[in-house]
Amino acid sequence: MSEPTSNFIRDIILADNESGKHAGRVQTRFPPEPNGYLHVGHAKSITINFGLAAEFGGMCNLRFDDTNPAKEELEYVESIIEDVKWLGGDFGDRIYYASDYFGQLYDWSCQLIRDGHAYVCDLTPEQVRLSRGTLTEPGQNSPYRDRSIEENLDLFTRMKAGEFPDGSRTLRAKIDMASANLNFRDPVMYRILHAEHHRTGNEWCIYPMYDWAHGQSDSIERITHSICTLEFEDHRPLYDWYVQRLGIFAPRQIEFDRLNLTYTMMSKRKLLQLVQQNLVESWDDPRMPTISGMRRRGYSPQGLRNFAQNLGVSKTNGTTEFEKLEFFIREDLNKTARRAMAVIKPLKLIIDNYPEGQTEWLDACNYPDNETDLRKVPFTRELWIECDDFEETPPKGFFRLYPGNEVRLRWGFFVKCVSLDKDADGNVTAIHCTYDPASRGGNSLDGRKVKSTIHWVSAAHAVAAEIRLYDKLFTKEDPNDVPEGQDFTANLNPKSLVKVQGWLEPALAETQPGDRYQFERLAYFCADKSSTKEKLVFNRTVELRDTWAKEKKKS
RNA sequence: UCCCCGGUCGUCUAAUGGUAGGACAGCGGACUUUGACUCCGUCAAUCGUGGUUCGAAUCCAUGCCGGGGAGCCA
Repeated sequence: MSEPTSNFIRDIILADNESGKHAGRVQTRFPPEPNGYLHVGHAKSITINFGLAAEFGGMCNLRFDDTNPAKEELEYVESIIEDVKWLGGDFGDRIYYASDYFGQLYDWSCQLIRDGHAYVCDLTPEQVRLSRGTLTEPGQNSPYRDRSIEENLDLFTRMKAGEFPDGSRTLRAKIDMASANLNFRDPVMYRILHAEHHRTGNEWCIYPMYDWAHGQSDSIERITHSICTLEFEDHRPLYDWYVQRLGIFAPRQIEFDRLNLTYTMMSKRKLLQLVQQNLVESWDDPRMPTISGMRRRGYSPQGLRNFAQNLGVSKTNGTTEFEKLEFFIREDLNKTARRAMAVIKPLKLIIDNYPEGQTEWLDACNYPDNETDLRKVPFTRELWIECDDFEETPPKGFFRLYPGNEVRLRWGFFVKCVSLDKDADGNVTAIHCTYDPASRGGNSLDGRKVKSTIHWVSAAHAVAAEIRLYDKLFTKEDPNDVPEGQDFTANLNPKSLVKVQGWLEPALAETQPGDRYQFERLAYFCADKSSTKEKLVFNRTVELRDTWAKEKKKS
């Protein structure tokens, strides 16, 4: 497992503990908006927030940033809770919602109005945009900026009471329309939205904006370190401004770089588009970069955590190679997944000198380097082997099966290829071998060696299964790199899912959804949630490293 | 054009004024009843220019490059 590497956020906490700022208390939070499923980028945030809390003996809350009823749904809340739990985030019973604080937020708004720091503005959205100025020019004060406190209080009360239509008025903070930081140009605190909220129902028709809700929520929960992504850097001064005007507990916002992965798209809006346009099956389609998709595909929580841990934390905008994710998934699965044999591109192998009708049950190890945990595999005269393990005319360096060559059948016998059956077009339809009965279990009596061991399944005992071979969802490192006028869907990989029928050793018939295996010499697989005893379905999680395939590619 | 942030091996990341290190990827080898795993070796970086200093990836200045910012989204 990888050591957590030093990073600037840990340094800040260390320094705070040193100075006694919070008496050594560390409280973080993971604050998703329930407007989509969590993705691997969130896994990084979860690892940082829960990890730091755990490391310093603190706690991390799960808090839903549910301030926009138009986009948020209960389904997302439920999936997020499940995903955070699955990843190992320990939030105990600390599930909070920004909507829990709507009442407090409202009271604090009145306080800011009374202190002359906020006002009700009657400008339309369009007028607000026009008067905000530009990146280089200052904005203009709203004509409603200098209303009396009494009028503001009255109007705001009536906004809350539902007297005004959507978009007709806002509550804005009175700061500085000329600020170079656009967030200071009298930001909107409340907008009128006659929409049903998934938790508060129709209790509210005014909803707080992110900037007004987030820092205050942090403060209420006495968050010491409020860790978010880089795009909120410009918001920090506003975050601090609200907390200071209110005179409440002041958390510190710290920004880090969000995760970018090659061949992956992390925008929730675009992931939603994939789902809605049926370009993938669902949010948990195994090709999706969502936590639920990765879970369904067979990624393990530990593997994901190790990956996130190894990522490090910084403020550099970069893109991590997808191969790194795959490395940590393989690394964990190698330690935890049971081994089994399966053939996904079958080729018939007939052992001419093996008695017809005979079956031997051979011992096979379930895990490498463990000779006590065994299962039985049936061996018969006719087997399925992998197509790629045979070549009629072997390329240089090929030491699997070819005419005249002897290989080992894993856990079985040595077999030597003696002849081939071909169809009218000259395609090989079956391979004939002879076997050495003395090599039972996989070792010759006379000490002769073979260069290759291949996997196999007894044809008479083989269990059929649907095998879903997944590849990258996008063909380009940057899925958003498209010609003018096209969108990222142009880069969708048409071969991201290939379904084939495979043959499994009979022990696999009992597989339950979610079970992970390494089908030896092929890849890691995970039984899909739809898999049943009647119809087994396996998802390819991640392929094994294949130096032979790489070698072949070179020539 | 204005504000904020950032630039270290191909990629990600350490070094907090004192030997530029690790991981992934690549390459080579050893081992192997998985061409897997493991192990060993190897390639490879401080954006440019000035300055401060005995000494600079680190501090200062400046230039260049990249990211973010003008939602009643988060």
